[in-house]
Amino acid sequence: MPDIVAIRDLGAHHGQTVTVRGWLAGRRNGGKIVFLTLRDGTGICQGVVEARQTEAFAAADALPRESSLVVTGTVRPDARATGGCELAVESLQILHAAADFPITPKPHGIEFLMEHRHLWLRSRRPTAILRIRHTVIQACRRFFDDRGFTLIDTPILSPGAGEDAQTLFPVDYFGETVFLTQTGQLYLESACLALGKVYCFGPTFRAEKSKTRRHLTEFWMIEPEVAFAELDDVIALAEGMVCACVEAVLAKHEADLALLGRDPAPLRRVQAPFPRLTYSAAAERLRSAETRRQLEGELARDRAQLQQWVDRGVALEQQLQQARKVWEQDKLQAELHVLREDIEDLERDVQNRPKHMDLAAAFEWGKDLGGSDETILSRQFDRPVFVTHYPAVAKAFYMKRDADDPRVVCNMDLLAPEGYGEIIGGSQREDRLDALEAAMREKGLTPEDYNWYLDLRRYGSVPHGGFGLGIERTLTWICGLKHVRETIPFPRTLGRIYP
RNA sequence: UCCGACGUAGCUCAAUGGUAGAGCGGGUGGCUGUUAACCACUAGGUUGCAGGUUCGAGCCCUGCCGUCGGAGCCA
Repeated sequence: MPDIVAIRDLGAHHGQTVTVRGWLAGRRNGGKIVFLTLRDGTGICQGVVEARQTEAFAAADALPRESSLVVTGTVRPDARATGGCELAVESLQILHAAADFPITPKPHGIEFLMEHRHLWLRSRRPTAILRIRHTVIQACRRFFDDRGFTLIDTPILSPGAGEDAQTLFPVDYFGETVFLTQTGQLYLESACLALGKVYCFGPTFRAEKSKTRRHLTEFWMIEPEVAFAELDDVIALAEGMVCACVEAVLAKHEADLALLGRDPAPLRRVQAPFPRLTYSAAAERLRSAETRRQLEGELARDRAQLQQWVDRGVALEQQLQQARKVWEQDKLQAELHVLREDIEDLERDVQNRPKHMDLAAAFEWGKDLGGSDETILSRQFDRPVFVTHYPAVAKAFYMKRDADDPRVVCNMDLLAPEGYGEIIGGSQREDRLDALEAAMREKGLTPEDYNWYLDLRRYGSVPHGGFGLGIERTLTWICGLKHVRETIPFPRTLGRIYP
């Protein structure tokens, strides 16, 4: 019995007879030769079955795509095969002959793909993204593990809090209404006073009725919490973690990023220290004439780009009419499809821009930064940027008031570059009992409802803080995607819970 | 919640208010170096649903359903 070899490792077995187990990703028939595209989860390779291998040839000849199979053959180098080597098949065992596989090599619409997400996962693009997802999660966890953090699993069911019940999913808990968690933070704070440095990683749920490319109703968040830490410590931690993630992806996923069409150059610039500015400085910046000039310049450039794309579209349509070969038409049609989408996006963007410019120019101190404001700011830097010290009125009750300026809190948001926006939100926590109770009352909350949380300020309170990083938004940025839904195996969005 | 676009064969899309079509996928046959293979033949439709206008509706109007996107809000 020949060795079972992963496709990824085939290159190390030249001249040997090996067995590959996997699925049929594609097939091309000649009269007396069949080319099989095999995938096994580690890679893709080409199998060649010649007619003189009578039994194998008969099995391969009309095998439907996505059938599962075991093939044995000789590995040989061949420049014509993707990956540089191929398997000369000697025997082929069909484990299961598939029925018509719904996802074909031709382009599909997003609705169809989402409806078949359980099968779409087998395609190259989803597997590339999911592999990168694994690396990002692993890099985060390794980062914390290497620094003496303890993983704490916080509860998913949380008692009915007064805050923002509208954006939470209610669950019937033996007759009582409870909610799916929105953050592990309050529980994590307790654990941090027990173990010093802790983190949690789990799903969180938001019932916001948002149908945009940045929203999921179920997403994953990694949240560290550190005792004896102040805002600067929290910022340094976030900076280190983001750098570690990006570094790990660059080191392991050159091919995956290329498959996704992600330019790695902007990722290589992700080096500490990240620029920092205070909320007040950000507000100044948004209102400044310099920003206005810059935005007008960008707008003019984008309008020119838009015109260029429209022209390109016209040229493509002409080429399409002249194209004879099916594959030429396919290629042109695919390019045209992408181009039309890009044009639509940019058109909308260009249309919204004057409004966003006015919003920025009229930005009032005290408001939270809007999505468009974040985009404007993040585009002014070539790496992630921290915005700190937001007005207390715009932020959560648990954030610590700044000693020098009681109007603001010791918090930070990290904005990803290239217009991707917020991926991290964090703060130093209010560690004084009276200040915390006062902040709750200001927000219309009842301190008695948070009695156990307030205990943390009654028994050995210390300065502490932490943050939460949204895994899917971070991945959207790192992978250079347009939509967050591709970064999670089975996305839950407004209006979709299948499959 | 509001605004917009879309809904035609399994899929991706065509079709001045006038006989519903192509490519892919499926089936059959052919081809020993294919790379989203190619060539020939073939099956496949209550045009999302319900009304309305019209001699005539896939196309126009109204309502509903569904999908996608945007705004607000958010990680």
